[in-house]
Amino acid sequence: MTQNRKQHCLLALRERILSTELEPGADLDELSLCETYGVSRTPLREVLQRLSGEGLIQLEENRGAKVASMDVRVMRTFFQTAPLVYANISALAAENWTGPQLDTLKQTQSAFAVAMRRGEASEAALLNHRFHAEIGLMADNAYLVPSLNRLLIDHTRMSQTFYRPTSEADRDRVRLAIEQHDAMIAAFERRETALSMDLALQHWDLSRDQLERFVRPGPLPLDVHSLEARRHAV
Amino acid sequence: MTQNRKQHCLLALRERILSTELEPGADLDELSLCETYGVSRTPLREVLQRLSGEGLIQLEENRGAKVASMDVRVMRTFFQTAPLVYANISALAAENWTGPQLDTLKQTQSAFAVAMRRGEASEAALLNHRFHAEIGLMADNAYLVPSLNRLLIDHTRMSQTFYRPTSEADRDRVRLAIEQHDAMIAAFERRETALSMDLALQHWDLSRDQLERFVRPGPLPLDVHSLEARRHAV
DNA sequence: GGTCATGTTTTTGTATACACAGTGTATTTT
DNA sequence: AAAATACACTGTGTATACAAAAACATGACC
Repeated sequence: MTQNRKQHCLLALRERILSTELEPGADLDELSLCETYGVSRTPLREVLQRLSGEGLIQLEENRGAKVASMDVRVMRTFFQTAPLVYANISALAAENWTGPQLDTLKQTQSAFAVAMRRGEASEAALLNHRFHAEIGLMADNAYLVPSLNRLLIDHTRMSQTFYRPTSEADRDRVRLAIEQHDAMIAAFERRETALSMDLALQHWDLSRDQLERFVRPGPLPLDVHSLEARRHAV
Repeated sequence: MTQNRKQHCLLALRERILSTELEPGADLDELSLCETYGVSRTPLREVLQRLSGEGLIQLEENRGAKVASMDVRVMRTFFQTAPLVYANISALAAENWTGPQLDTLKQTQSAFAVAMRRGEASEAALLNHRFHAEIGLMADNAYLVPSLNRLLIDHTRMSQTFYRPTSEADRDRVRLAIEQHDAMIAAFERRETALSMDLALQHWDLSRDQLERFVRPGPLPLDVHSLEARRHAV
């Protein structure tokens, strides 16, 4: 039980960071976190060390911890790197998955679909994260998986809005994402390496369009008509 | 100074693991490490957490730490993954290096060449490690660099014998490795992305031949002649 | 009014004591 | 003699007290 508190603290902080409830760059105070999770500073600090190792937070000497930032400079490298890693991980997953892993993946996928139908946005985002992290486990490549996990951290944080679709077009995109997940599972099941790779890239394309809208949001809704109206008003 | 002891402990353990002075799979005892480095258990455990995050050691609940193992199953993925990551990191380094980084790289390279000439094998191995880690920094890609670092850990541990050449052919290979480093520096300097990628792959080819000899050592020196001799003796 | 110095408060880093889990061994019981 | 249980020992996990560093506020001086 005493061990569970530390574990719970780790999992909870991970979720809070991934859901951007704890925003990028936010300062983390050791004492208040200790109170929140009912652990003393020693185990809490070990949790922070671990989160730092995963790239979720940044530790600075004598200056405490803060949630890993997401500056624009790094985002460039995100878009540059993601397709390479996603495609290769997907291919490796098709080659190396084991039975239990595929079952787990299917479960995660249906939980994800359910959360999406119910409009539970942050739950859906976390389950999508888990879906792709599980593909990482299936890939079974100790060298490449750390990169995947780094990418997923920022991917999940950026795509928070994706799972809160407002327009019908947005809803279509979410439906497509779910279909793509199903297609990937089917490709894995048949060990179709090349197809798995291709599907990963398609999935990425969909995601990228959405993410770029997040990074570089569209213009304010001031269209030609309203501009005309303003000119006449002046 | 008190802070330095922890830092020193971290660096020392890293080196001891990379040089395989601490062999893969070796158990690490907290108390004896505390004595060795003159730190108490709290900071030592933070060091261990960090090393675990870097993939140098593995922590198990209630069962302490052991040096990350290097089983044959994982080695397969090593050879599968290394060229992909090395080539891309090299290309990114050529694109993104900054002045100070290139200077540091040149310094490391000359230190490496000196160590090699003097026959300081483990020093050379560590400097080679640093050389490639610095290329990682130049690549400036927070997502891909963790993969590079994981690869470098096992690469350095496997190539310990490489820097202790016994035959003239081995010495030639080492000389070639040093020349390849110089060529890479030159390519970076001119921002020749494609060439940098190509040189990284050439460097990998050289390394791979050497490493495969480590993983799958040649047959024992029992050739046809000695076999014949044995037959006649019986 | 702004800047620098100094004392106070807050926060982080370290040591140590204690609690708990896992392992091995010895003694008892069958 | 073999098996089982209790006990001691070793080593890990946690809490807390103390030391050190950074941040902050107050006041003096230019």
